[in-house]
Amino acid sequence: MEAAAAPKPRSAPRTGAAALATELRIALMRATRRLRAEKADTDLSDGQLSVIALLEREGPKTPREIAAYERVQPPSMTRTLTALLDLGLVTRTEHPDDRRQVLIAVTGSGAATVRETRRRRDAWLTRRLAALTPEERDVLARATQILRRIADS
Amino acid sequence: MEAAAAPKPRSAPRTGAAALATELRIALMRATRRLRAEKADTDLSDGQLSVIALLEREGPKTPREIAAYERVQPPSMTRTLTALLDLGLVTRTEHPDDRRQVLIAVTGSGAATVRETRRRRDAWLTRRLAALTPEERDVLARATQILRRIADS
DNA sequence: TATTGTTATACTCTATAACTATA
DNA sequence: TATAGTTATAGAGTATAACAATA
Repeated sequence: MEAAAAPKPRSAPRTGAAALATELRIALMRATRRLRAEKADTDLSDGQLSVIALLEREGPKTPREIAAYERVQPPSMTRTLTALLDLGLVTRTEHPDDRRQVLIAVTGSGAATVRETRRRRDAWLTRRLAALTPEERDVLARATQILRRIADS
Repeated sequence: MEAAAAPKPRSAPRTGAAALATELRIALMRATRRLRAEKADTDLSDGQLSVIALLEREGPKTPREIAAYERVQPPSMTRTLTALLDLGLVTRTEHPDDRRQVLIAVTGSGAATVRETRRRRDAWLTRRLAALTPEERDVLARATQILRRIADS
């Protein structure tokens, strides 16, 4: 970090929750972004990876369900699923009850990619954590529990 | 579900840094996902807001410095800066020593936008943080600094 | 008529390569 | 030659609107 002098020394800075929210949000976004860069040796995008991870975790779903979970519109999911189908990472079968719908399921190859990516991300983060002091790791461990509660609220 | 078991020497499977890595990774991803869902209504993109927030925080910088900080390529930053210039949120002046370079600085309007957008955009997280104890907020504040270092490594 | 999924089309963000102007 | 910034161009991801098939 270079020594860049702030133009306006904040005399009475925002304190408490509001100030922390900004800093924490940026840190979370940035750390997650860096973590996402660690993935299996594939050309899969975040969205594609997220989809097969969801299917590997929860089983087959319809495109609309997947789109809702991923918070994108159905046409966007169509595009993502087409790419995954071409890569052989998911399959597309008729819905047994409703012929308008289709069921998307992860393949063995897709599931393997998911597991490999998890392994790499854990490995990357483990290396970083190992370089910290025990006190710092303790801070992160406690922060983990707090973040979990916040995310579930 | 367990983390992907690596065939590597993981003699101490779920202790110390490795165990924390898995839990922290999940917590980070989940919290970030939840945070993105609460994205406030602003005309500025994530990248644009991040740039003026950086300039408001650390003072004028060259496009290349900003690009490096934001981890994008210079042409991408040119586009972002052009948009911010058109919006009157930043200024563009000659570098005093090197005429190849330019200095980008946030305007009063830009700084006001940063503060206002922070307030609205962080509302969700601020409410969650306000519900924590001071000790818990302190943990998150310290975790923020650690996460920043990790993300930059 | 309503719903599921897709296609058509456009916009945003990012990237690489090439160009200019300075050093 | 090397560096800073920009322009030209392309690719990926997302969105809305319109369409086909089915309920």
